[in-house]
Amino acid sequence: MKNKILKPEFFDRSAVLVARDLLGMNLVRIIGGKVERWKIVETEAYEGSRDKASHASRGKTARNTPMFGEPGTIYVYFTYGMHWMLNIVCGKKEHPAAVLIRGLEGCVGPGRLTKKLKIDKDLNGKILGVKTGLWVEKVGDISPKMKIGKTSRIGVGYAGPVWSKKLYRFLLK
DNA sequence: ACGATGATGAAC
DNA sequence: TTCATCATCGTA
Repeated sequence: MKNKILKPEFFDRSAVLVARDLLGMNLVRIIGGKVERWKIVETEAYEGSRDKASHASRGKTARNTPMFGEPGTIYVYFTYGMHWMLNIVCGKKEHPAAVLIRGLEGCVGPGRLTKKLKIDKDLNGKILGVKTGLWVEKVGDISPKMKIGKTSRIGVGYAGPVWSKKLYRFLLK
């Protein structure tokens, strides 16, 4: 079975569902004319403005504006003075939800994978696709029985007891 | 186990 | 103006 490039419509739904479904799929990046494929093994969902752990919880700002864009928009932000974080926007325009890509097979850590794939603010606000040089492919032989782990999200204690305990982090075992 | 890194936004 | 943050690496 051939690999299939995900269309923006795939992301037009709950970030929690998208985060889970992205596990096992390939993140594809064109670097210097070469195509690299990495299996996604860890994600986190940030669901809407009600989610206190999300950058969008306090409304639209200069930084988080891409979160309010069309589904399939790439949201890349810089944090801790060192690291770029890669997120894919979910849900309808003006609904600020996104999935943070935290780990790829052989490259765990959200800051590490962006460095490895040369992802930075140049991609911020663009739409996933071949033209952009970054997209996601559904893998043909993906197993419906693969084991998915769910935990609370990393580093979001500031979000309070309710939102910091949501099982919005997904791992492929 | 802790400090450096140093953009962005909120709290004061 | 000061502080904390959807981390990571180097040093102890």
